[in-house]
Parts: sequence; structure tokens; C-alpha cells
Amino acid sequence: MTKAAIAPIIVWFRKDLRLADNRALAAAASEASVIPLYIREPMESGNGPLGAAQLWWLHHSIKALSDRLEKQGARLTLRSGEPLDVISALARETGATTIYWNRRYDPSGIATDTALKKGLSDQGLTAESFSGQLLHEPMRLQTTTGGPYRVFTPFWRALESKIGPVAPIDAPEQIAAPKSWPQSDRLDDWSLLPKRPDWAATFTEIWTPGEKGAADRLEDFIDGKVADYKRDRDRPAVDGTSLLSPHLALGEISPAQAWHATERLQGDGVATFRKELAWREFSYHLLFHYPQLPQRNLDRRFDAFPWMNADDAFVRWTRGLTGFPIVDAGMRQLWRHGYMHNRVRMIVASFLIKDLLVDWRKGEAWFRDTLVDADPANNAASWQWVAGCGADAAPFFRVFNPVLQGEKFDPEGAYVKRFVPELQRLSPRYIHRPFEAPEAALEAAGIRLGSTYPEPMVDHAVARDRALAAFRKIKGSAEEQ
DNA sequence: TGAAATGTTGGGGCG
DNA sequence: ACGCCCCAACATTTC
Repeated sequence: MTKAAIAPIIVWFRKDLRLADNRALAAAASEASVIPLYIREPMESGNGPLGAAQLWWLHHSIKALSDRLEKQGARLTLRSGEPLDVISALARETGATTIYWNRRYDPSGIATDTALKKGLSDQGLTAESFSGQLLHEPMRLQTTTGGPYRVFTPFWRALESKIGPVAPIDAPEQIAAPKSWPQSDRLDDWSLLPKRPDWAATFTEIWTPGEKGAADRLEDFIDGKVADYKRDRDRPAVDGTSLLSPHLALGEISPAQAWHATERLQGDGVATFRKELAWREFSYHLLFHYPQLPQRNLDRRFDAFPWMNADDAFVRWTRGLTGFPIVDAGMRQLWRHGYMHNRVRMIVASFLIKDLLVDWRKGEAWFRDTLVDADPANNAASWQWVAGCGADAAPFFRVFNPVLQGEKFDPEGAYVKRFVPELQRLSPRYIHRPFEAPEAALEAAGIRLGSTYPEPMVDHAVARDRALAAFRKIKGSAEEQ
């Protein structure tokens, strides 16, 4: 009996927009004909829908996936609506009785999938889920006392000891087609791309969404940059990071593929990179065990923190008009590329939280809407980490000095100059502290503070004291949960 | 995956 | 030769 003769299997793509190392797809392709499906789900509860920048990415990624499937003789079906309604309708139309997908681990995704599995089985349909979004199922790692990890280092040791050789699987060689293809929405009708203004036009300067773009990035990184990753990853002016995050976020590449590519290498660089993959695992571990992570302080003492939450200050931060060059460069890189270098993310986050006393959740929401790599676990865990209220967090009193951080990690000011062109001609000596430059130096560089570039919106030394005073108010109050 | 304040040490200038 | 001061340079503590 040929595969086309038996009932097709629906493969529901979610955050796994790839053909390689896709266990749901591989299993389906080995058993029957396949109907690949992508569902535009209504507003997810909990973490909210994808942000605007990631919708841009999603459009191109779906297009890439669809093209790749077509080369294999398959067609991606696009549908909108509640997954249960969509899948049961599609099953009726096509005679499919089985649905495969790869598991997701964010709270709203889990809730949706759990209810869905039950709903489908009530209709006599079978759903089966596979792993692939993470190196390790979050429920499989436990501390010796039986709880989830809250500190990275022991988590990392446990992960490392368990992981062994990783074996990603190849894309299916053949994907059998069903007797007929179901009706599909048109991708363009989903209006995922911004128009008027097309603020994403500059994204293509550095990004190529899709499985091929992801594989190219990985190859490029493994063949070169990874050797000096430990040193270069903290230099925002240097192209020293993997740039895999947006590809990982929508699953155009799996962490297993990335990990596997490192297995033939050794050295500081690759060890540091593996650790970064492990931070992503740790974030999902936290999100899985603390589903309120995006909304609630892990350290409940922070519930009483006296945030100022000044709207005008927040807006200046989002625009990159704080008057601190390294902060402004980061926020403008975010506008331009839907991305920000990780070192700079820490600096701008510290500035928002500690210098401006704006609640980390406002920063988290902004990043979620503007980053092409927005990831519910990484984003929430990292903001809580900077704020000092998270698991294994940097203590609140660790306040970044934006001038010193700039001078340490962008000594020539090349990163600043790339994204803050009005400071182009200022010497490295003052590039991170234009407000301390002599009048003559500013004039020679064509800068007038307060008109061509903003005055600093706070005195950092004063702001630091203010933050520490605010922190003292909650320190020692009710114990953490 | 800090920064600033405070403490300590040791070399050199100098009376 | 010696003590004293100064102050980098580094170490430790504190936030």
C-alpha cells in the first residue's frame, strides 16, 4: 500500500519552522502522506501574541517554509482560528485522523495544547507530540531535593552531565502528497508585514529569515567566530556572536542542531557558546516551573518596590534619546534591526530599571514588541535577572555605569557611531561622555548638546543613589516566596 | 555577566 | 640613613 492510499497526517507547525530535525514531520513523513499546517491563532492568553517585529519575521519564515515544502511536492496550508476548530475542520475535509506537532513550553502554549489534545480525542482524532524545541524537557531536570533549579550553575552541571551526544535528524527525503490539497489562506492577507511606514525595511540589512538563513548563520559561526566567541561576544562593535537568536525563536533551527555543530570543536569559545544555549534552556526551565515569570517578580519582595514609572522617561528610553551614547545606540539598533547586542541589552535594561526606576515589565513588553528574537522565556528571565528579582539574579545594587560600560566594551566608540550618527566626529575620549567634553571638542565635532544630541536625562551618580535608596526600602521586608 | 568607597602597600621624593 | 608624606596600584568591603 502506498502512503498516498492511507489517511494523511496533519503536521501542525508552530515554533518549529524547519524541515530538518523536525521529529513531528519526520514521523509523519515516514508513515503516511502529510498535510503541513500553520495556524494563525487568536490572541494567546498569558504571554500575548507575537510582537510586531517578530510578525515581520514570521511572514518571511512562513514564506521560506512554504517554498521549501513546495520543492518537496508538499503545500503548507494556512488557516486562522482556534486550533481545535481549524484542525477538526481540516481533518473532516481531508480524512486525516492523526495530528502531529512538536511540543512548546510557554504557559499559554501548554494550556492550548493540553485542552486541544483532549478536544481532538473527544472527536476521535489522535494527537501526538514530539520534542525538539529544547535540548532537554524542562520536567526532566530536578535538584536533588526534587524541585526545579533556581540557580544557573547547578542547572548547567546537571544539563551537561545528562546531555551526551546530540543527534539531530535530517529533513525527510520524501514527503508524500495527499490525494488533494486543502484550501489555504493567502499569506499576504494575514497582513503580518508593517506598512506606512515600513519600519522593517532596514531589517534586511542583516537578516535572512528561514531555515536556509539559519543554517548559513550557524555554519558561518562554527567555521569562524566561535573560536574567539568568549572574547568577542562582549564587543558590540565586533561581529562576534552567532546571531542565531531569531532563528531559534521561531525554530528555524533547533538547539540540538546548534549544539551538535559544536561537538567536533573544543576550547573556550565553544564552551561559552554552549553555556549560552544552556541559558536558553534555563529560561525555559524557569518559565515551565514558574509560569508567572513574565508577569510576576520571582522574588516577591519586589512587589513592594517603589517604581517611578514616568511615561516621558520611558518614551525617551524607547527612542534612544537618553543622552547616554551606549544606551541610545542600543535602543536605535533595536529600531533599525529589530535586534540588540546582548551586552548592550544588559546596559539599557539596567538603565531603564535602575537609573529611571521604570518597572522591568515595561521594558520586557517593549522588547517583546520590537525584537525579532523575542522569546517568552529568555525575555522574561533576562529582565528579571537584570532587575535583581529573578532566579540567580544580579543583585539589585549591581548598577551598570553606562559611561564605564561603554568605555570598557566599545572603547573606540565604533558601535555608538554606527547607530548614533550625530556623534560621528567626536573623539573616543568623549564618545561615551559627550556631556563632559570641552565646548571646543563638541564644536569641532559639530555637536550642540540639547539640540543635535540630548543632554543626559539623569545624573548617573544621583540616579544610582536614588535606586539604592529605593532598594533599601524593600530589602529585608517579607521573605521571598 | 559592577561600581564606588575604603583600606593597604610599597616605592620614591624629600627634609 | 631615616622617617615622613604622597600617591599610584592593588585589595577589600559595601552598596
